[in-house]
Amino acid sequence: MTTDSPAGQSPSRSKRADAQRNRQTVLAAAAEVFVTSGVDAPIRQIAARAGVGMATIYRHFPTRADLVTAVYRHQIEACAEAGPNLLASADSPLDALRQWIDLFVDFLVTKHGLADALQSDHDRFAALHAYFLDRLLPVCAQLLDAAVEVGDIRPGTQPYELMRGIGNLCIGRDNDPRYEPRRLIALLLQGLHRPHSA
Amino acid sequence: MTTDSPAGQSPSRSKRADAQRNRQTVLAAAAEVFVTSGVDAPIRQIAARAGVGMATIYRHFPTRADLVTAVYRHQIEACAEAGPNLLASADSPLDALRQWIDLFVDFLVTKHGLADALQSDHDRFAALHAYFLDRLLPVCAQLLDAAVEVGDIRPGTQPYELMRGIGNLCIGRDNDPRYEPRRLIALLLQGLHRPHSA
DNA sequence: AACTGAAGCGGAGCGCTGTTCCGTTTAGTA
DNA sequence: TACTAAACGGAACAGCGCTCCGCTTCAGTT
Repeated sequence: MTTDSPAGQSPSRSKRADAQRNRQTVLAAAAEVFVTSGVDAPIRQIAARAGVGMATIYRHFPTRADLVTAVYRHQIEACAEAGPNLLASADSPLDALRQWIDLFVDFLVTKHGLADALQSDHDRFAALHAYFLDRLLPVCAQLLDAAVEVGDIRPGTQPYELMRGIGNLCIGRDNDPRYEPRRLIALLLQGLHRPHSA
Repeated sequence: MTTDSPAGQSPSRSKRADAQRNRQTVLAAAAEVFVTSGVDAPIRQIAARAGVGMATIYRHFPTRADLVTAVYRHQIEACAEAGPNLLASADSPLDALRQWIDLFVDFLVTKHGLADALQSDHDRFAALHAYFLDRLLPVCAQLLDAAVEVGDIRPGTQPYELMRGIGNLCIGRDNDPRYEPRRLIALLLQGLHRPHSA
């Protein structure tokens, strides 16, 4: 990929050095705050942590989605890039899909409130939602197609619906032993599955 | 059931007539506002619609969850009571479960933002969450058990997990043609299903 | 019917958010 | 060093939840 194309992120398009420094400072602070207070943490808190004014954050990241996107960009990329690799290394396309979904779920559940924000605060996080889709949807589609191709799963499932469903299942308070998203996702995949002899 | 036991609701425990009248006025106003602005509508808006002060609402419904619970109480009850009936009238326990889930989903998706609130704003809506569980979990468990009993579905699925999963799948902007919760829920049930010959 | 205590009421007020605006500071250039 | 435009900080405004308190109205009593 190029150093940057969608939403503003790389250190490229900026003249002054202090601005770039501040950008990094804010990113680091946001990453820390997100861990403890979730992606809905008050801007003031992030600004304080970074030692900058609020306007500085808004200047670099006009919407909250831009900030969140920038913070998690690398991990989303990694997830996207893992798709093809898994397809090559796994025993079967279905296995690759399973492992990839596992990665995706890992990412979501370790980010306090990310899944919630993605679907519940749809409007405010529209840009983030779009970025997720841009990067991950094609990967999911590729895995899905491959699994259909070899007859592992039934055709007809839309990648968008599947991804959003998985995302939705990851919503909710963490650490509730009575609710384990992976169990339901496994059930979903089970429903997708079609024995070779059918 | 008794006229009231959990959170304050019936017109019983109040001496003054105007208080009871206001309670009903607020309930009606809230119901209307919820339709257009969702269950997260500003209290001020509901108060304005009802022609009362905000404190009146807080006095009758200390938490937002209490208000939402009161507004939807009848429908939740209806859903709960439908369970046993379906079990008696449907072709099979699995069919009963399917139809009941359909009712539940109907209820959720027609209430703008209800599913979102239930899981995302878990803390603020804790009381509502609890009420849902109290009334619907036993019903779901009964249907699930019956279906397992006759061998329609595999054992081991926890009612809580299933209900919450279904609720989660119903989260999100309505009217997105690319995402239809029922399709995924059907997939989930498919995964639960066990052919008679297994 | 008039009286009265308390139940009930309304909305101003506080605290916490997001977001903007503008006077001030600072980096880069000449 | 002087200058200019980019970048900055935080005060300020708006919208929200929730509470507090002085005022109103009901219901029972005489």
